[in-house]
Amino acid sequence: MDTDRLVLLLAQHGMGTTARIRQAFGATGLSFKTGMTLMYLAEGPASQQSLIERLGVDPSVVVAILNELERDTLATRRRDPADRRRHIVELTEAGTAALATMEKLLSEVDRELFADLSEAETAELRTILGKV
Amino acid sequence: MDTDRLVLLLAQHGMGTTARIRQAFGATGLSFKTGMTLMYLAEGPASQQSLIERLGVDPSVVVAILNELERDTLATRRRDPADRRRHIVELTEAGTAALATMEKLLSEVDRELFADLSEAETAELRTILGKV
DNA sequence: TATTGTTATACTCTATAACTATA
DNA sequence: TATAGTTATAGAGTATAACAATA
Repeated sequence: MDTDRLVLLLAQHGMGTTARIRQAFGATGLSFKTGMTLMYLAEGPASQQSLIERLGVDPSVVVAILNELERDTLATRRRDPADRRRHIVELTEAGTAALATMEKLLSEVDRELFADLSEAETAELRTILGKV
Repeated sequence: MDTDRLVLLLAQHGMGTTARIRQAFGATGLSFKTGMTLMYLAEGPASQQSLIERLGVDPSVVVAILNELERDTLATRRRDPADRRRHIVELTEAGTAALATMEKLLSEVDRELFADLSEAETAELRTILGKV
C-alpha cells in the first residue's frame, strides 16, 4: 500500500508497525494494549481512569484488559480506601516478569525495523514525530 | 499513549493518523481502504489481484470493497476477455469525482498534522520512513 | 492442477448506552 | 448530581476455509 502522500506514508508505516508488534506479542497471548498497560503499571500503581487516559481508550476497554491481566495473575485491582469508587491497579511479580518478556520482544522488533537507520536518523525521527 | 520506545512512538502516531483519516473520510461514507482503492484505480484499470497486493489485504476484503464501490456506482468490474477468471476494475465518472473529494480531505489532514514541520523536516521524514 | 474471485463465518478491537456503587 | 467502574451489546475491520469458474 504505497503512496506519495506523507499522511498515508505515516498511516501505512504505523499500521505495519502495529501489526508487527501484535505478532511479536502474540507469542505471549497478550494483546498490544494489554502490553502497553503492563508498561504503564511498571511506573507504579494506577487508577483505571489514568489508564483510560494513557491508552486513549474507552473505560470498558480497560475493564476488559484488567480482567485479562487478573485472570493471568499479572496484575491485581483493589479498592482505594481513600475513595472507594476507585481501584488501585498494581503489577504482580508474574506481571513484572511478563513485562520483561514483552520488552525483550519489543527490542527485537526495534532492531528489525530500524536496522537500516543511522543513530542520527533515529534521533531525527524521534524529534520529528514529537512535533506531529 | 506516550512512550520512549521508537517502535511504540511510530505505532502510536500511525494509529492516530489512521484514525484521523478515517474520521475525515467518514463524511463521505467510505472507509479508509475504500479510499485507498479509489486512489489505486485512478492510475488505471486493475485486476482484483493487483488491488490485493497493493492494499495488503485478504481477497475477501477486496470483494467487499468493490461491492461497496459498485453499489455506489463509483467503480465497475467486468470480465477480462483475455482471461475470464479475472475482473477488470475501473473508476466511473462518479468515482473520479469522489476521489477528488477524498484527495481534498487528505490535503486538509496533511496540513493539520504537519503544520509544525518545516519543508526540510517533512522531506527528512519521508526519507527516513522510506528506509523503515 | 493452479489461479481468480466469491461466500459464509468468526475473531479482534473498539465504542455506546444503561447500570451500580460510591462521593 | 457527578464520578469510577461494570456489563451487555453492536459495529468496524480483517482473516480463514470451502467453494465455483476458468486456465
